[in-house]
Amino acid sequence: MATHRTSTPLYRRLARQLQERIDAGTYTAGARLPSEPELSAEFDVNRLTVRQAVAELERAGTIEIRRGVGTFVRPPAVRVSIDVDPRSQRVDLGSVHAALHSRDGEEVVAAPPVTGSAEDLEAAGRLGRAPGELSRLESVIRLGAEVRTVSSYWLPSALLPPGFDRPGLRGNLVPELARAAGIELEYDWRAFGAIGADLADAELLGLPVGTPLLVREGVSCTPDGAPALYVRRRIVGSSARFVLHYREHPDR
Amino acid sequence: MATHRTSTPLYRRLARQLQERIDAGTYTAGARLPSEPELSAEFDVNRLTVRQAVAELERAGTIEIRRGVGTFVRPPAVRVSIDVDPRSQRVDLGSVHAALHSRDGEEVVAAPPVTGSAEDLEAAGRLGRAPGELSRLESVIRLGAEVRTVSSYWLPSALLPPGFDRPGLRGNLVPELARAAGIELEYDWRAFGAIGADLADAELLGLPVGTPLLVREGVSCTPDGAPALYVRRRIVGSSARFVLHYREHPDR
DNA sequence: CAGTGGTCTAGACCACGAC
DNA sequence: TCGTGGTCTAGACCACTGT
Repeated sequence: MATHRTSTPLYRRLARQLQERIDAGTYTAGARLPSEPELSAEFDVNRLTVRQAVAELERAGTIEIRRGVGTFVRPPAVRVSIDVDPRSQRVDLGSVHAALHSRDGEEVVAAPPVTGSAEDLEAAGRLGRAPGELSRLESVIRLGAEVRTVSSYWLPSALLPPGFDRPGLRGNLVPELARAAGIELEYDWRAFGAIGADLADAELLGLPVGTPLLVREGVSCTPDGAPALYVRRRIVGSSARFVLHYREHPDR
Repeated sequence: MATHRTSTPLYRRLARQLQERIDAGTYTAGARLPSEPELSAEFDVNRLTVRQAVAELERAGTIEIRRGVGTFVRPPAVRVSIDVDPRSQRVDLGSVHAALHSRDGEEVVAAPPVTGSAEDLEAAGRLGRAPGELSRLESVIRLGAEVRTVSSYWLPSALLPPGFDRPGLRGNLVPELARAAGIELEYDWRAFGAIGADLADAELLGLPVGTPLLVREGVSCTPDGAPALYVRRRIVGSSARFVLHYREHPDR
């Protein structure tokens, strides 16, 4: 197997073979794959080549690698479904939180200064403000013990109640912030996208760089239409999805 | 630099240093990074270690590697924004297509048999049918010359008009299918998630395995509420996002 | 053609988890 | 302590791109 007449790289053909075994049930969900030295011997390839194949399957989401233990076939992902009523115009104070929060809720981890970074400029543009008028908060939301969501908030500094920029603060950030600031918030718009975890998010989430994240971002405004908050959440893709129901009596 | 007293691996520290240079503007958007041998010499590490660092930054989306040419700092992603009216209950025949389609539109690439695979079973469950009653279509949507969306459709075989399972068929699949079948389709529900490209999708998209994809899936039904179509689209995360507007007069 | 990134090997040592 | 995956090196050759 060490030679290759085709142009498909060895590690990819190995990955395909392993994927076929998983699809065929040779390795069932939850089962341990042969160790790297074993695969290396079986297919007569270098261990590094095995690792390339295995790394691809992990990025594809079909296996999970546990250091010091082994690599295992991933069972189908169980995602938390968060319902969004597409006709409601009001912020549902807690729909996201109810589904994603652990008992400890959201935790502020930092309040970095708003400089002129690309992120800051984009946020400023969304809010129709100058970067200098804004404050920024970073928070994490845990599911059980693990961080599953990282959020960034930008808002006019005048609307940031004292103490909310203190790292370690816990609670349901948006509703508590609105209450403390004495304002009402409603959705202006929300958008969904997907990106890979960058170095900073990967560290916060304890996951590999490039892990697929669902991005949900948007602007909330006060009832008179003034933009008051830009939020950008990155949610681990394998742990949640957002569902919009369009019929009065959902079938399932 | 070759020794490390900290537990942070060498390649990750290298990745951070490169990221810092990009953030600081030492390497500006579009600029070429030093070649792998050059970085290897500058930091006095093996070329494979350089490659690990560079691969991480590519997965993080901050650089782009072009074989035979060099590695370049990615300019900020330009995503197509697809507007979704959250109050409309009707399928907007073409909103997605208008934004994502090239002149050639969507192209059927396969009509694989519906076996008992995990995907098939999930689709059958969503439609409230047995897998044996269903047909399946696979299609791609190009943006320019490149595939940017892969879609899978499941529908009762009785609703599949003759000829629609012919690979190479081009057009606006869903509306043309509805017309040919003589039915009206409206949204039942839609969901957003994020996953990494698996081996098959990566090949169709011509992108690395694990590339973040935005998943938009859902069931459409006939006006009487009977589920008629389950669709699951995988859209390259860097090329599109879905926007929901909640106010009558969007600010931007 | 020269230079770039892509693949593959052989071998070494380390960090982690379970026993 | 052992077996697992994680990191790092040195060196070789290949495939692609632009000139």
